[in-house]
Amino acid sequence: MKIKCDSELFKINEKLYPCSTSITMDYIGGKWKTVILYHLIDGPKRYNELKKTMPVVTERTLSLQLKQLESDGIVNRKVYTTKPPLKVEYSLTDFGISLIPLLKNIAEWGNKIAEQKAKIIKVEDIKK
Amino acid sequence: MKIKCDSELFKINEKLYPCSTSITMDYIGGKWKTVILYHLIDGPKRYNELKKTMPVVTERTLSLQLKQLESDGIVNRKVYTTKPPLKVEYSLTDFGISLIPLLKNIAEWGNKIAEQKAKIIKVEDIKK
DNA sequence: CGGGATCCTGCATGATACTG
DNA sequence: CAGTATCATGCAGGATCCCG
Repeated sequence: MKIKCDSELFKINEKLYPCSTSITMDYIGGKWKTVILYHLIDGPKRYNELKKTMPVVTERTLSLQLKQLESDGIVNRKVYTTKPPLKVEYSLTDFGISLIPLLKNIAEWGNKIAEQKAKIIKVEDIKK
Repeated sequence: MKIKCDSELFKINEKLYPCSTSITMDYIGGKWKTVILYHLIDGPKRYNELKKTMPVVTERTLSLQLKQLESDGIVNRKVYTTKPPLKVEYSLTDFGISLIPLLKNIAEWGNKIAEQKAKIIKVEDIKK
C-alpha cells in the first residue's frame, strides 16, 4: 500500500488533513476516545458502566465524546426504555470494530511504557 | 499480554493515566506529532525538509512539537554547524523506532478512510 | 439512570515579527 | 537556516447544577 503525505492534502467534509495519520487522529484523538473505545472492545456497555471504569472523566466530557463517536459512525447508541430510569447501551459499529487492531496496538505500546515506568494507583486512593 | 484498564490507574512522572491507551496518546497525540514522526520513518530530516513536507504547520508549532518529542526521548536532535547557516537534523531514537509499527497502523487506517471519502488537494492550491 | 445547560479555565495552536 | 519572542484565540475539557 502506498501512503502519500507530501505535497498533497486530504479533504474530508471541508476539513483539511496533511497526512493520513492525522485523519485517524481526528477520529480517535483527544484525551478520552481511545479509552472509551478500548472499553467497548469487550462488548456493549451502559453509560454508567463506562463511567465506573473511567473514574476520572466528567459526565459532560464522557457524554460529549460518546456523541462525537456516534456521529462519526464509530459507536452505536441503543435506548432500551422510554421512561426513567433509562437504559442506554453503547457498542462498536462495524466501522468501530475495524479500529480494534489499532486500539490494541495503542494499548500494547502504552503498556510497555507502563511496565517500565508507571506506578499503579488504586482508584479508591483518588476519590475525594 | 494482559492489559488492565479498570479500577487501577497508572502514574508516570506525577501524571495520571486511566488506561494504557492514554499513555500512548500522551506521547503521540495532538495535531502534529504523528505527522512529524511519520515523516521521520524514512530517515533523518532537516528542520526545513520537515517544514516543506508539512506546509500547513507554523514554525512555532513545529518547533514546539519537536522539542516535546525530543524531551520524551522519541526523536534525536543533532546540530552539524556552529555558525549560521545552521544545519540541524532530526531522527528517530531507538525508542521512537519502536513506534514505527504503530505509526504505520495509524496511517493505514486513516488511508482507508481517505480512499473512500477524501478529495486530494494540491499544496499549491492553498498557498495564499 | 442518563444525560443536558451553563459557565469557566487552560492549553494547544496560530499569526507575525525578529535573531544568532 | 533554524529557530525564539510575543501576542492572540479557539476549543477541549472541567465544575456545578438541573431534568425527564
